[in-house]
Amino acid sequence: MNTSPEDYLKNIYIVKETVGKVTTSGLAEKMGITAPAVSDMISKLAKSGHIKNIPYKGFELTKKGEETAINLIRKHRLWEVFLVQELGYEWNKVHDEAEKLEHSSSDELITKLEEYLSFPEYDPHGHPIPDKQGKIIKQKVIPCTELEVGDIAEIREVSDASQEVLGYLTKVGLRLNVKFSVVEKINFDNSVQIEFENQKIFLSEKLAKNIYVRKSS
Amino acid sequence: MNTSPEDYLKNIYIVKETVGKVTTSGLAEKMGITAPAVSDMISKLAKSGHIKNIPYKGFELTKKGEETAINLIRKHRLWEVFLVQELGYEWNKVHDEAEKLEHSSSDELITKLEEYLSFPEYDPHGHPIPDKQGKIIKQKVIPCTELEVGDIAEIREVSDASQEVLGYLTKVGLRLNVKFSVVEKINFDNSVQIEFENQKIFLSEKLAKNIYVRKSS
DNA sequence: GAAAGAAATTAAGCATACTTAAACCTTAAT
DNA sequence: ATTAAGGTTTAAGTATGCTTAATTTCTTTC
Repeated sequence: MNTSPEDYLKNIYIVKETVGKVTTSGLAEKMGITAPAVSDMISKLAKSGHIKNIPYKGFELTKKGEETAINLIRKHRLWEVFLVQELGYEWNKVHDEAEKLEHSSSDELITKLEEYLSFPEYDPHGHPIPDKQGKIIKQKVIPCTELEVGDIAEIREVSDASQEVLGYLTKVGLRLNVKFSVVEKINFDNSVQIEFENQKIFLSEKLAKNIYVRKSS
Repeated sequence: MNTSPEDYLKNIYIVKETVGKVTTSGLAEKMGITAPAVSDMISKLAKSGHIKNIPYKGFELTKKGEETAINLIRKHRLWEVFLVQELGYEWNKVHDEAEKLEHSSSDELITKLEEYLSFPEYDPHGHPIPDKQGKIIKQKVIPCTELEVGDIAEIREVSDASQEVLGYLTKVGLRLNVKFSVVEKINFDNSVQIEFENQKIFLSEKLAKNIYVRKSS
């Protein structure tokens, strides 16, 4: 399954956002390809002015590269909204579908789709949708793992990459905007126990890392 | 711009429908590529069982190939309906957009889209939409060029390939379901003059060939 | 500050959908 | 029936996004 140059830019942007640092091997793992493939594409994208690259030292998106990345993210998220809101998809099934559609839709189509959907601000996983000019309003959120016992928090965002995580959240009743309190925290394995709607739930580290919240008190 | 194997199947199906006969060079021209490229892909598709091929003699779709072709056409036409009906596209702008989307949507997505659109029977150009089982109800239509003076006919289908043709039709007020009569026929250049809604219009051969009608008396 | 280990890059090669140029059938005309 | 013309296929080579293997560079450790 061949990836497009655009896809690299998008993933660089996202890894930078979520992990903080982008490396050749990190990107390779995220994209399910090998490091040399990444290295190769990085230098191509450097030539075309989308990336600033210093071999062996690191790379980052240029303004141009970031614009392309954000435009693709915009397409992805708007399609996700359409799939969930209009076609009735479950939130854990839309990622892959949107991944394909984003590459097959013109800017004009997306403009029309955005209007059709009444200019949604967030995608089904709580991620903000960049506007036509590439402006994106980032929420201030922290992963569940950073909460302390007694904290009360509200779910604002969930990572959309893993179907299993999303499926599990749905199963136990966790959705966006759910408010919960931290009952227990086990530093040993970084898991947390939370309470919401009169039930207690264990979140493993893997799960907790994918849930982003805003403390509400 | 690389074409997928599926696209060949679709184009074979369509050329067979509209022209009657499919040749290597004919397909190449339709697809905007060279004959060797077609020849090459034909033998690959023969190996995979989508096409029955006798070198130098001709080729045709197998049942399997036809199913794939029809499924792609189904996707194309449903997307066209969506673009026109929901997003407000003009009918002469949807072909290229649908051409891309059709390759990026799963069968499941199309099933949901079809329901969302309330199971439309025709696309914006009057082409029938195959159902999930690949069943397609072909209209009995004839090109305008086959009409005689005095005939009254109704527009049932227009070719969607040419933006210019569709744009022109819109400009002069011709749409699907418009009823008209043939005022004059010039056998010399195969053009016809028609009358509808109290105006007279000349249709060149090129135009007339792309308008399919049903005689109504 | 030298050596070992880790990470990144370069090299060589593969698959695929193309291209142009050459070779090959088929057919139609005399 | 032979040949010329035309369409079809094969051959050779290109671009692109990958792979594994080899090499280079960086970083960490002592």
